[in-house]
Amino acid sequence: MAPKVLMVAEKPSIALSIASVLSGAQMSTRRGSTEVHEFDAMFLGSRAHYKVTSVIGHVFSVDFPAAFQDWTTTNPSDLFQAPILKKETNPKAHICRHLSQEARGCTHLVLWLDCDREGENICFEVIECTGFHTSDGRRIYRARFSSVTEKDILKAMNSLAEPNRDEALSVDARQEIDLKVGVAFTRFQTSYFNGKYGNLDARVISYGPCQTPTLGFCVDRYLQITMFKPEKFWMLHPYIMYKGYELKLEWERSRLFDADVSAMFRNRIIEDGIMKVVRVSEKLESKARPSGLNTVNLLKVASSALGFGPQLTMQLAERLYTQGFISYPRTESTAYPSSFDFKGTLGALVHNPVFGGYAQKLLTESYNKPRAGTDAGDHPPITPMHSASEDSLGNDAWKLYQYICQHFLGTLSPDCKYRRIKVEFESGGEQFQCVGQLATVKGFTSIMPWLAISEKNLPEFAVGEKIEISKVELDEGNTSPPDYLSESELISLMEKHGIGTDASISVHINNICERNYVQVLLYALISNSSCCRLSSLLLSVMVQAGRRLAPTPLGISLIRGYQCIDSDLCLPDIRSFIEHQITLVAKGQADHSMVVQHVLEQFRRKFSYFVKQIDNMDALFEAQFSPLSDSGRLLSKCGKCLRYMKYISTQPARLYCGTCEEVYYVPQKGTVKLYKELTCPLDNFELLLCSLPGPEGKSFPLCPYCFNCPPFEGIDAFFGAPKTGDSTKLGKGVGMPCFLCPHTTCPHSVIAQGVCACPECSGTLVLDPVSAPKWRLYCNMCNCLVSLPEGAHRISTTQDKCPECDSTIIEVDFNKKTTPLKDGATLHKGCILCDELLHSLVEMKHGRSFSRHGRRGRGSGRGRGRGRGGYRGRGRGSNKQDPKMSFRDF
DNA sequence: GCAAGGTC
Repeated sequence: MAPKVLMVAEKPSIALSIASVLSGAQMSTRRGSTEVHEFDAMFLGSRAHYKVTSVIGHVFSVDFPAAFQDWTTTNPSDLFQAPILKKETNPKAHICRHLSQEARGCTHLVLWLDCDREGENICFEVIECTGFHTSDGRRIYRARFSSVTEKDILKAMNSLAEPNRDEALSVDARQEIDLKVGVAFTRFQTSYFNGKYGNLDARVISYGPCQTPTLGFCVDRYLQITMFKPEKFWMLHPYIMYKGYELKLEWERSRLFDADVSAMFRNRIIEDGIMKVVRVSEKLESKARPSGLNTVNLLKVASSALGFGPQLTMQLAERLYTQGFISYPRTESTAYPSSFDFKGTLGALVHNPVFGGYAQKLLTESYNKPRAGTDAGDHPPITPMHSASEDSLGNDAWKLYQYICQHFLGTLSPDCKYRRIKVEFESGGEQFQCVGQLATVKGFTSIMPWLAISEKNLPEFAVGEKIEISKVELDEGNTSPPDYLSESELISLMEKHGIGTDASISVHINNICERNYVQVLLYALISNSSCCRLSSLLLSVMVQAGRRLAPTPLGISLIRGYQCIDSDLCLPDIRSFIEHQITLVAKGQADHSMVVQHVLEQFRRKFSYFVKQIDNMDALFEAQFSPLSDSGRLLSKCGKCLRYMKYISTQPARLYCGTCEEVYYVPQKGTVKLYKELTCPLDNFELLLCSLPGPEGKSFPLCPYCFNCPPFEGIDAFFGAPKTGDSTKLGKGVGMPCFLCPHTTCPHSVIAQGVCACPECSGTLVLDPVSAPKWRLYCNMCNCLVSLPEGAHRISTTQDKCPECDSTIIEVDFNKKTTPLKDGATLHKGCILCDELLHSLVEMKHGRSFSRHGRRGRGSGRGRGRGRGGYRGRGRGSNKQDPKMSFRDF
């Protein structure tokens, strides 16, 4: 039987390329979770049937088991020893099922994942999904390729190897370390500070070995600025008039910090009165054309010249890529493969209305190969693939595309050549100079005009000439602090220190912005280039805004806090330390679990020390933020002390009881207000009415205490919880509103307010108590919405049930003028499913159908009463005093 | 509500 070969790539585009090459473009393609390309060709000397498909990045990601997901009952320090599990990154994509199905009947598996550690790790994810075992006679091969070209693909096919388990394990190690360290610190500091201050305005106060050093760079610069002490300085500038030019000469000493000494030199020059030409030199200089464009450089230019943040830039680039206008935008490489088809790429641009002429000129007058760059073995530099116009792309995407084209054309253009003339003078024993520049070959700067050299003409001087000084200026200045860190500088720092990757740098920067640790300041930039012969469109690219990152009080307090307690925590070395440790695993020099244990133990000690020393960070917060007791407005009464609690509206929204010193989180979306001063029969807390945003937002009552500490077990879907039915995932702000409460006599519970089963899911349709006059039912689990007769004075549930379908009988008090009842009667009782009148008046707003078919009971009896109590609050544990440890000790 | 890494 002919062998069947399954090949798996990291993304659909690579699967397509591989299949095209190996089949000679003679393949059939069918849809699946990802596309599958099939064809027959030779494999290891015999005729074989091929299936080529792909994953979409990692198939799995790590997380904690359900038992460790509850913030209130899990001590963060226990996370270091907690088990972890791998779950599908995107369950909806069904990648695992897809691979398993495609692998059925296959005798050989060839892994075409990207050739880096992450790719090696994904190899083993794929192996797991396919169920291939080396023991069952089926063979597993690893294809190693450095680019997705025909030559490299064929070369890889002829030298199939084995996947590298050590490299894959090093990624497993990083995942576990990042997860445990990040989540432990994040949960601890979030709970600590949000439980103490009311105006942090931060839903989560996160920590991570990439994001925190990223923030650290921004705060470092901020601290430099605040510590800066300006100094006065003086600069001597003599002027001469010569052959019609007025020239301002530069002093060799540049500037002096002493007023008297500067004045003395000034007097000497004035006394001399003559400038003597001592040397005239001319040099031919050159400014090199760029090498290929990689992601980091694209992000930097986009931020400093286009005013686009990294997040936006990557979104735009992704779109340009999927539409076929540019090549793959996530790459470290600045070198093109030797086989790259520059002619073809230029050819693709010749009809472009903006660049066509320039591209044509390069084609006809010959082009230079791009300057050598670095080949990271991933993807070629970012290159235009297709011509596009502004109309077809939209403004922002066009600006980015335009830059990518300009850069590409620049790489193929000649270097810029210019003459640099330096004239040196002497007067009063002091040296001066002036410099002129003249371009001889503009080269790439004619397509990238913002990089052009500034030209300056000088008259011809002869050595020994003496020229009268027309005036002498002594300019006074102040040294000035640096500006806030520009995003472009930050990207350079991250790259230099190995913080993040080409694909994740933008995510880390976006994180520290979204979490309110830094604020983006937009600076207008004016291009100083006026020598552009091309359309003004090109020039306008560079006249946008630059972005700088100013840390917020929260960001500053965090970093200064780490610096007080353990500066390792916010230094970039923390990433290199982890990288160094896992590299030992990747190289097979250390055992995976030993390394993980060792690194986690160090971080556990650091964590423990941090917890003990948190007062030092807290002192900074105290100086900056208001305690909960001073925040918010009085809203509702606490059931324990019967005093009013304060509602704090900044994120995360919560109630604070100053007497009990307790915090109760409320739903984070929508608004809350007091609900008719009604109280919960279980705990005496006053009920709140929460209204979700939007015209069709639900309104529902909730008890603050029950919402945070649900009193009944077995509630199968907490409000706001993921729909995966993971009922133990019960973080703060994810709890039990009254519409999920199975209390049998409380008038607000699902027992009293529930009407019938939801036709869409396993939930219950509940009467919205404040929806008049547009009365409606909504599902307590999904977004199903049913409108009831409009304009009724009152609609309420009764204690009666429909004998036919077990739904709750409702009572409607119609408006006198619009009542559909005979003889102007207004009161009507019935089942909304079985009563013909009522059923004809209800309407399904969201959901497919609404009828008696397929309905169930209203789900009573769910949940069982349980006493209050149990574990509350975060245990601090009884850790021994652990010394702070430095990585450098290991 | 948490990390960082793939990719869409």
